[in-house]
Amino acid sequence: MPRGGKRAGAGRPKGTGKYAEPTKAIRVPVSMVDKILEYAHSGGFQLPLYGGKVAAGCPAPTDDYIEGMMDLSEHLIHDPATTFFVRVTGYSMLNAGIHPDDILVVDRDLETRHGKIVIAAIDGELTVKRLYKKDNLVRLMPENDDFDPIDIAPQETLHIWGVVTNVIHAL
Amino acid sequence: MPRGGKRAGAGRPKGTGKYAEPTKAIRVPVSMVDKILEYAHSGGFQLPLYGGKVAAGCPAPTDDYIEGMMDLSEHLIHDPATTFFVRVTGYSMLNAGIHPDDILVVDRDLETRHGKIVIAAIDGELTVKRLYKKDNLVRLMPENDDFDPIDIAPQETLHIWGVVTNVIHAL
DNA sequence: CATCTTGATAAAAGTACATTATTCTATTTA
DNA sequence: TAAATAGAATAATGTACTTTTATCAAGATG
Repeated sequence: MPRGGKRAGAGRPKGTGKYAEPTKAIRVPVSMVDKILEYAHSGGFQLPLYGGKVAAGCPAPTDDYIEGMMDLSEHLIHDPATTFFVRVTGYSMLNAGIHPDDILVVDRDLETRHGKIVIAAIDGELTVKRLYKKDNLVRLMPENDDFDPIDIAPQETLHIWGVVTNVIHAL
Repeated sequence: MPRGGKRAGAGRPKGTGKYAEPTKAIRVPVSMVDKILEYAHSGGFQLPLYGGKVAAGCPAPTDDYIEGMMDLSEHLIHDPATTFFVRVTGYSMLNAGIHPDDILVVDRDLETRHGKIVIAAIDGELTVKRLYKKDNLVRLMPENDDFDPIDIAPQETLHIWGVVTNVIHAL
């Protein structure tokens, strides 16, 4: 004689799977399977972001004071197609908080306006400087008194690769 | 009568798919399908990293001078399980290049040694300071002359959340 | 003889299905 | 009557199968 039977709540409950939600089969490149599973399992590299306030004496990070979850790539990269990284060499932008070996996040589709920090190709070198563009004068301004501004003559073409949006500095 | 026929090179050529390589069907959470497809399609958020040298007069980023491809999350996050972010408030670490609203990448499994920059919970606030730990003295040192060191008395317990590994500064 | 058409072949992509895992309850057992 | 057990229900999972897409070459067309 039958046991169990049709009734509300019978069967394996929803959300008891690995991801606690329905899944879908998708096709991805073989070489990325492991990375993607890790990506999916860690919720898209979303990590907690904490603000200033926590309970007095709170010994370790807890969910209670999370400001939100954040994915670095998502936060820093507006458009992957127009973004690239540059490794800093030299000390010419030290006063702007840009140190040697820092990684710069650069977007080549942002408007290269006066006052923006830009990546320019000059004499076979990539250089990071603040762009000065006023009164028909174009200059690349270092932010370190040990360096001199670079004047761009009107007939010269200045090759600007993009505008720096973020500086990543290792401690 | 048959056309085409069995022969070397017949059929759809390998590598003509979206990813130019064999694929595999995997199962992922429905809510992440779009993000994962974007992730897979962009090659895992890998973007080009440029070093210092390029050809003179090179007007825009090209593959020729790429130092390598880099994924920010992969580069900055050693272990997702022990890493979190903190938004900076205040100016006490200005001389270490840490500004208000910067994002700090913090690892709570790194050893909290003398000289490291750490996140500590003091009086209900998260604070970033350089750890001084010598001769049985424990201090949290600001790097800004306008602020005073914080002495931790021997009987007090200092709640250190983790060690700062990177500073992300928006321009 | 050059071009177009059509069928054969094989990779790529999406999806349905069989399998596995988990929970619930009726029945059996002590 | 309480505990143990087996059967049924249903979600989760992985993969096999079907459908789609792309290319090649034999034959048809002009």
